[in-house]
Amino acid sequence: MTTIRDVAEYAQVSVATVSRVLNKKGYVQSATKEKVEKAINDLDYKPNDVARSLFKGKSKMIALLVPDITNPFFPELARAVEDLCNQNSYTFILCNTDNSYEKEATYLNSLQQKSIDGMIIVSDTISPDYIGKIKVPIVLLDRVFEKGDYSYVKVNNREGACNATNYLKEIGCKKIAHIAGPSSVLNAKDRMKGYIDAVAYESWFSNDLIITSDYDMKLQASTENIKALLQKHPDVDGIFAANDSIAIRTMKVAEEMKIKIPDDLSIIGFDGISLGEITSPSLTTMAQPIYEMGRKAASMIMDEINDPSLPKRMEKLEVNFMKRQSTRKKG
Amino acid sequence: MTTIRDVAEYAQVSVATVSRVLNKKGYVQSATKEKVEKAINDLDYKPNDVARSLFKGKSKMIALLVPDITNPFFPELARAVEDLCNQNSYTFILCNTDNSYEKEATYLNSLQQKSIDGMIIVSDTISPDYIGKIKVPIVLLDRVFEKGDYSYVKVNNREGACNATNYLKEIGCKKIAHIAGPSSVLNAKDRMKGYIDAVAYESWFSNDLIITSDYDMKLQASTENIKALLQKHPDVDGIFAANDSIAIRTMKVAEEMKIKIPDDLSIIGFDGISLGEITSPSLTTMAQPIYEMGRKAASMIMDEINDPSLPKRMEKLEVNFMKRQSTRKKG
DNA sequence: TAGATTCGTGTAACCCGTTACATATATCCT
DNA sequence: AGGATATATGTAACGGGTTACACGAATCTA
Repeated sequence: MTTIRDVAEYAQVSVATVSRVLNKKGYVQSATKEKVEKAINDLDYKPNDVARSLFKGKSKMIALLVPDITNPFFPELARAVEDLCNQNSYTFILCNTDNSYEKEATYLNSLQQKSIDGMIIVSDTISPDYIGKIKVPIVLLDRVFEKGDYSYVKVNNREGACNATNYLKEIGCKKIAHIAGPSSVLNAKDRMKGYIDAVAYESWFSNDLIITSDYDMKLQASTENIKALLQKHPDVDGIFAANDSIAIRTMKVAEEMKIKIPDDLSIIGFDGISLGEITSPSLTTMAQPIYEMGRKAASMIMDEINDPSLPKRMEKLEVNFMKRQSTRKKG
Repeated sequence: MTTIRDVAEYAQVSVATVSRVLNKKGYVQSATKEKVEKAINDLDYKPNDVARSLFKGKSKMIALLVPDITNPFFPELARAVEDLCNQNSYTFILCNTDNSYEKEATYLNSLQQKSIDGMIIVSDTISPDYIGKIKVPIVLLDRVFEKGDYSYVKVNNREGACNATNYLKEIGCKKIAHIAGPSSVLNAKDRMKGYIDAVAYESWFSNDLIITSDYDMKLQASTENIKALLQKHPDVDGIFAANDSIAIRTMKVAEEMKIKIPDDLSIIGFDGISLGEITSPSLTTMAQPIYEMGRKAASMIMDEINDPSLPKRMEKLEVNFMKRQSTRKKG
């Protein structure tokens, strides 16, 4: 490995001068500059970022912690963050936490030991206290705590859920069920509230129109619950699913039960993952601006890195209704 | 930040002794060890990995370069690599190259400047010459060059494709088309060869039963080609698609054309992405052991990092036939 | 018991950029 | 002309672990 000292020697100048040329900082005579640039070229010198990081205490690295990248919501988010990292010369680190407290704690420690510059965290398990101890800039994404002073990016889950449910009412659904996400997931609660906002005063509403499912598409455990719901309430003609994965699984179950979508049953999801476009029928959904959320979080982190005294920012983005084939107006 | 010198002072020993305790290396009296451990605890000392990396020239970081994490093939791969990184205390870096030569070159440079320990690369654009210049251990994944001495992990694309096509013949398909991947993608060529292996001597075979499409599911450009194929050859009753994304898109097109799957047309894909399970009908496919491929690549990289003198390893894994609903036996 | 080993610990150089500070010359201002 | 300022470059300390080497004490060997 060629070092800055090799370059200095080759160019017959001091290391300080080479450093000045490299960083375009301080005074360097143009003739000297050329000598140094020639040396850099001749020796194919690339500065060692680790040494740089050690001195600066910054690593030009940003980490994204998600529960599981194979969950179809996260690749687009990761892509957004990575794009911004790449554009701003940051290196992008990805961590799968499986919503495990231990894994999160391990990651948080090892990332700090690597002088990570900032972290974007999607987590239901992490506690505000724990986050408070971390000196590195943090932006919470999608799932946030109620209290505490943290930067975050999220969407208006409750209103979005309410609107989604109202849409089913508008197209003439007479009995609307809700398949909620796990109670441990923060945004799932808000979405359930939004559903209740929309149906609480309907004469047909009863609590057993709400069942709970897992957010993960692969787990087939809750398929039975969905089936039971549809059997118990054969007159349900609209379902608001807490996310697209659940909605897609529900479509599968309905199909097996010979329930026609959207003719017999309208289904609306939440998230706007690209999967929803390729199912048959394609999925009507309340889409989160996933890429934009990732972009914004990354951009906020970088702002905070550049100026740690910046006040925390809370960004609430709007969901977008996407009409597709899994819902249809009655009559 | 507490440093090793703070710990040394607090424990009344030298930094060397603290380092020995930390790394469990060299002689330390048990009483001294306890003193040091107490100091580490009292001061909540965490060693600085950057300083460590600088001295060692190793960073305990591994990078995965993929074209695009939002392509559904890659999240599972990334997850596998990340899992192994996590288990072995490596930090996982993810890079989206978009198959752009410039982006790849930029990543390769900046990763080396960060003393990355190893890279796993999925790329069609990268050249063997370029790779040859890199001193860091590299494992190529899924797409590999014909010549040169590189470690890689791939599947038997050609045989798998041939078997997939033969399966269509076995269930009674009388005319089988192939929707190939872009010619720039290395594995797409092999899969096309496999298809040809299976059909070259069939009386019905003609070159215009092969069309080319994009691997990416989102691009709708090639939808027209698929439609044209099905219109031109209404007697095609079997399609082998070069990957699952194409197969799923083909199912969509067929559905729009009122062609029933699998009754009128059997479709088989390649890859085994989890998406294929949730479509209606679900997709019969030649599944690659995606997680296993990622695992193996990660494990090979770590072996090479631990012993750079190790010979290159070429791993060819087997694809697995997954019978689902998009194919059906005739008659 | 002398000499060789093993054990235990410390000093200081090293990894490689960055930059504060020192020094020196050139340019500017009154 | 003489002090202030801008320009140009070098020296050496620094960031925080790691480890080669040195030294002393304890244990072993013959």
